Amino acid sequence: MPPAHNPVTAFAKHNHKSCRGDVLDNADRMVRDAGLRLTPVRRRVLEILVEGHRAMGAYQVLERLAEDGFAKQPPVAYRALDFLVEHGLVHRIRRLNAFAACMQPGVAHAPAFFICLHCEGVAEAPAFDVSDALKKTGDEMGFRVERMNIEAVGICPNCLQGNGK
Amino acid sequence: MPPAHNPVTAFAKHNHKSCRGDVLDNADRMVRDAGLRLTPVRRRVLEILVEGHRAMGAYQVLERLAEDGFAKQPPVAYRALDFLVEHGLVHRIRRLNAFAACMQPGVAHAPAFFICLHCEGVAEAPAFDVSDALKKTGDEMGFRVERMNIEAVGICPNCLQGNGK
DNA sequence: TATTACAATGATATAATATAACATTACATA
DNA sequence: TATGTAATGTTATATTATATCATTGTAATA
Repeated sequence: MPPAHNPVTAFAKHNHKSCRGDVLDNADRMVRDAGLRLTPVRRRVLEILVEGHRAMGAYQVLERLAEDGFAKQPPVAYRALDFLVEHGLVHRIRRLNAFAACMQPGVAHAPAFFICLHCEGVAEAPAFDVSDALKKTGDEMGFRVERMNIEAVGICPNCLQGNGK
Repeated sequence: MPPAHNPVTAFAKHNHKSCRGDVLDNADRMVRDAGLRLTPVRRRVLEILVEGHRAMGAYQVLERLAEDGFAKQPPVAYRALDFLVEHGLVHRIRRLNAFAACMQPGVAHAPAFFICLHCEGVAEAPAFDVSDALKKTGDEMGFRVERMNIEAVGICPNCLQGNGK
């Protein structure tokens, strides 16, 4: 089940300024500084996710890529997505088998995701309390945490007020 | 990629007493009290997960079911797994597309999962700090949290000491 | 006990997600 | 230019999950 096609805007307040060019600029800088390459496909995938401003499945991304003349084969999307996830520019939302552009690139990592069961919107929220607690729980058992997936499903503020969808 | 077949024991200390009969007894009781039915397939799936004592993919469970004479069609496993997950007897580990019997049934819910990248073991740990923090983060944005997936990947204590796998 | 309604299962088909593998091309640098 | 590595093209396939509809079981009630 791919995520909804309806243009859900993240319901949480977030920095809209950073949604477009800023995210891309940041990506350019960060990738360059790390000695990596933001190739055309990779950049375009990030753009697609930023423009969509929602969680998208790999095959949805692939469709968009095809419109831009890229080959329409799964590895094209998955490779770019994997690269972007690996370097923190995109988050993978396991619960939805979907991907979303990171809206606080280079700043808040280990975010939490809030997924609305009603409107299917997804909000990324900085959640240092949560990730710190999780790291600490790991520490206590001698587990070295490298990555985290912190996701909640429920009902978003809009839908609770009957404004959803 | 289904989880490893090797018999990984959860690396975290946990209550081994509750691993076998206790979990099943608890399931019987809880399901009866809730006016539900722990049918043969459902009970067998829970047993399989408890015996395996590790995260298993739906198709791995299905194989085991087939050995016991149940039909070898995906819905057979998925229905039973969905039921068990819905009622808190089994946890779904999104990161692995896998399922694991709940080892603290009826007690600690909203656990966190620690997944070792080296030995592929999975440990369920009570993590009230983490889930409370996540709920609180939700509250602050007016989001009503209904379920959570809290997962960490990294290196487990055994593998850090070179004892893994 | 017959009726009825609903829950659960059987069974077939297919959808959706993801990766393997290998050939080819681009890029950086010796 | 030669060489090694990274990235992409391409084909095929693996893995995970669901839709659908027929059938059977279960429990409450007329």
